[in-house]
Amino acid sequence: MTPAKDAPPIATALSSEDAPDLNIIELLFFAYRDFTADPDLILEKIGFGRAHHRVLYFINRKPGMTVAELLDVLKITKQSLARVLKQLIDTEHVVQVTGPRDRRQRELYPTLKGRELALALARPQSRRIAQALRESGPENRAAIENFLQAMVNPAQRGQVDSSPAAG
Amino acid sequence: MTPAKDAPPIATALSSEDAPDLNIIELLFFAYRDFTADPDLILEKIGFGRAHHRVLYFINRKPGMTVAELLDVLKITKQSLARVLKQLIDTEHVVQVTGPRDRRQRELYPTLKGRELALALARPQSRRIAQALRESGPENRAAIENFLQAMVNPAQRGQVDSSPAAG
DNA sequence: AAAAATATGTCAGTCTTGTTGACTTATTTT
DNA sequence: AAAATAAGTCAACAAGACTGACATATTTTT
Repeated sequence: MTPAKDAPPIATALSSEDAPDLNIIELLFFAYRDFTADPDLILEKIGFGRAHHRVLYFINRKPGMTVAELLDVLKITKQSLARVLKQLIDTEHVVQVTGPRDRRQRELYPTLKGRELALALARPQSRRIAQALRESGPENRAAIENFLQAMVNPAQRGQVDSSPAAG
Repeated sequence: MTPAKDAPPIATALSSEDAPDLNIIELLFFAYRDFTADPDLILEKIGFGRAHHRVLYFINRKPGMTVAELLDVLKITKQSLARVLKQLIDTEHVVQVTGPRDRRQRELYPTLKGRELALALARPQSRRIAQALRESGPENRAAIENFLQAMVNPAQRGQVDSSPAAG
C-alpha cells in the first residue's frame, strides 16, 4: 500500500477576485485591533480588561440602565457580566440604585471616578478617529458613519446612538 | 463616626460633547461585533475559533508565509500560535513546506480544503460589506477605505493590502 | 392569599485564547 | 567550533467567555 500523499499546497494568493472587498475585510481587522489597543494600555495598568471597558462605557452612555438592558446590548451572559460588574462596583466606578418603579431592578450609574475613567479611555480613541478623519478628508464623515451604521445588524441599529456629533 | 457615604451616581449621559466622535466609537464596536459574528457561526460548527480564522486568513492571503512573519502580523506569541496552527495542520487545512533557501524556516500554505474554508468564512463578510456599501452609497468606497487605512497604526500600514478591489 | 413569573445574584465547573518562562532541535552564520 | 536563528514543545497560568443549577426579593397573575 502506497503511503497517502499530503494534500498539495496552494501557492496563489487569495484576492479580491475570489472574495469581493477582501481589502475592506482586512482593513477592518487591523483598524479595530489598533483602535482597541489604545484603551487596553490604560486598562492594563489598573487591572481591568476590555470587558470592564465595555460595561463602563455603556453605563456612562445610558446612565440608569438595568442589568437586563446591559446584557441585551453586550450580548453576554449574566454570569460573564457579574464578575466585571462586581469589580466595577467594588472599585467605586459604578453604583447600583434600586429601581424606583420596580424594586427588583438595579439601575446602574457611573460615579465621578467611573465617568473620569470612561473619558480617559475614550480620549485616545477620539484622537485616533479625529486624526483618521483629517487624513482621509473630513467631508467624508457622514459617508463613514452611514457605512458603519449599515454594517450593524438591522435588529440592533436602534441600540446605536447615531446622532451627529455635538448634535 | 459617621458611615462613609457612597459616591453619588451621575445621571447625565456621556455624549459627543464630552468626547469627540463618540458615535463613531460606538459604531465601530457594533459594526465589528456583527461583522465577526457571521464567520463565528461557521467556525463553531467545526470546532474552530476566531484564532483559527485569523491564521487561516493570512496564510491564504500570503501563501508561503513563515511562522515568524505570521507572528509579526498577528502580534501574538509563538505558543499561542502553535496550538491553532497545529490543529489547522492536523485537519489538513494547512501544510508546511521546508524553506527552499533557509531550511530552518517552514513556509505555510493552504490546502484546497483550507482555501475553501477561508472562502466560506469570507463570503458572509463580503456580503455584509457589499450590502453596507450599497446602502451607504457605493461612491463612498474610496473614502471608507482611506478612513480605515488611516485608523491603522502607521507602522503597520505596510502589512495591509490596500489595493483597490480586483485591481 | 397563593402561585407563577421576573430581575438579580451566586456557586461550581468548563472552554478558548491569550500569556510567560524554560528548554530542545535543526540549521545557518560568524 | 561557537553563536545565532527558526521553529517546536512542555508546563503553568489568566482573562473572559460559557453552561447549569439554585437562592432571594419582588411583582404579576390567578
